[in-house]
Amino acid sequence: MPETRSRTPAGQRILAAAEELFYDRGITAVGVDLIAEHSGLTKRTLYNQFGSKDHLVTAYLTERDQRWRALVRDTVDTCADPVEAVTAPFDALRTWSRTNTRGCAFINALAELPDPAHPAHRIAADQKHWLLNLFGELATAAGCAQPARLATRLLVLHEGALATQPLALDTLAESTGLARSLVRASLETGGLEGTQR
Amino acid sequence: MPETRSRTPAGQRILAAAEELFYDRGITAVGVDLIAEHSGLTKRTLYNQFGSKDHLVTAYLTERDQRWRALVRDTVDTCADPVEAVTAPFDALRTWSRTNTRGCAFINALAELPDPAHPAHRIAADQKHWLLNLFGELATAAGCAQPARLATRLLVLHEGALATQPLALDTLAESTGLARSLVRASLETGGLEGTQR
DNA sequence: CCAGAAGTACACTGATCTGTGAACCACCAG
DNA sequence: CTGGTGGTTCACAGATCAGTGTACTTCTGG
Repeated sequence: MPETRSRTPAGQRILAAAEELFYDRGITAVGVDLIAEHSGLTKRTLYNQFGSKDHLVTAYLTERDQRWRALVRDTVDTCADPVEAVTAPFDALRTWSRTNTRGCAFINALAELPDPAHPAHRIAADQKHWLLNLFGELATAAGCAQPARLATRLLVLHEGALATQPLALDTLAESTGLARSLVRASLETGGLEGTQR
Repeated sequence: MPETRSRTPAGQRILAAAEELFYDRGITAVGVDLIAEHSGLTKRTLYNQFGSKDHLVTAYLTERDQRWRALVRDTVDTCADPVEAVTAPFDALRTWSRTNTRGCAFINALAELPDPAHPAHRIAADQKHWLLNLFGELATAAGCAQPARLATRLLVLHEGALATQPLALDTLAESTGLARSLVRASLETGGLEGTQR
């Protein structure tokens, strides 16, 4: 399989062009000829490297997922305070949003690729579960009450801010503030209103 | 313009088929021939009624928006208690989700139609602003503190539950619970942790 | 020097896509 | 009876799509 081989320089350039075009214009709307043209390489090289458009789409999502996870990990790691670390993914999202203004690439990909058997569905589900687990681990490490429930709520806030991003409502600041409030509340003794029911 | 004329029975059937196919399989992935075939009408009639695929897409989103708003309005109106009414849109979302499992049709449409000049962008933005304003009005009517801020937070929770729906994480129950907690907290005296900062 | 890998140039297939033209039919109101 | 509206049938144009075949070049490691 071509996608398991280490990427050649030409393959990397094609993948970079594909990432930009797929994210900005949508997967179905972007043809392989356009990707080849934007990358400065030929369509033949694209097919020699990736085998098919579907494989290129999968590589695009995989690469993007790795870049995003690295950013989140880095942002979390720079937090000395374990309480601040719980909401660090929201800070990472702020950084990420400066250069990615078309919402979540994975939600967008699922919108265009309805077939549940497509690898994109597994990649997207894995990513969200990864973030959910990360929230859970961070909440546990910070000593939050009911870390699993808190993690789910933080995930909803995160995805909500991401989903409403293309609408220019500036929901990120509000959801980050609410996330911090939830973490703070979960550290206080007894079941507050955020934890009951 | 054909889209302003009152719809003929054939036009309604075509629009119904388009709604189902566009939502389930994506807009770009569905061709006009497929819509004609599923509706039992001809492609010629489709073009006589709607003029172009773009107009049909716009009609699809408009119709869907109206159906959804009617459901939300009805759900809100059946609430005797003004406090319960604030989170009624979350109950409407639960009903809606039973037959619409592919996330938000408008977010999905924006993913496929990157051109900001496309009417879909206006329709989607209008819908989210409508919900935001509705949350604000309901919060004010219920006597919540800082209704505008609460409305934004409720919108984020709503969209977060909707965005994560295709991932089968059952985030709707959790976000609904959190929404109720926020409303409850905003009714108690003094600035709680959910309102400060 | 040579073999193989990577990339180019370019023509091409077959399928699918949106959209049109034109003749035709059925029905209903005036 | 007649004209118009709504719908059908079917062929077709023109563009674009994913993907292939083949011969050529260029570079590098042994």
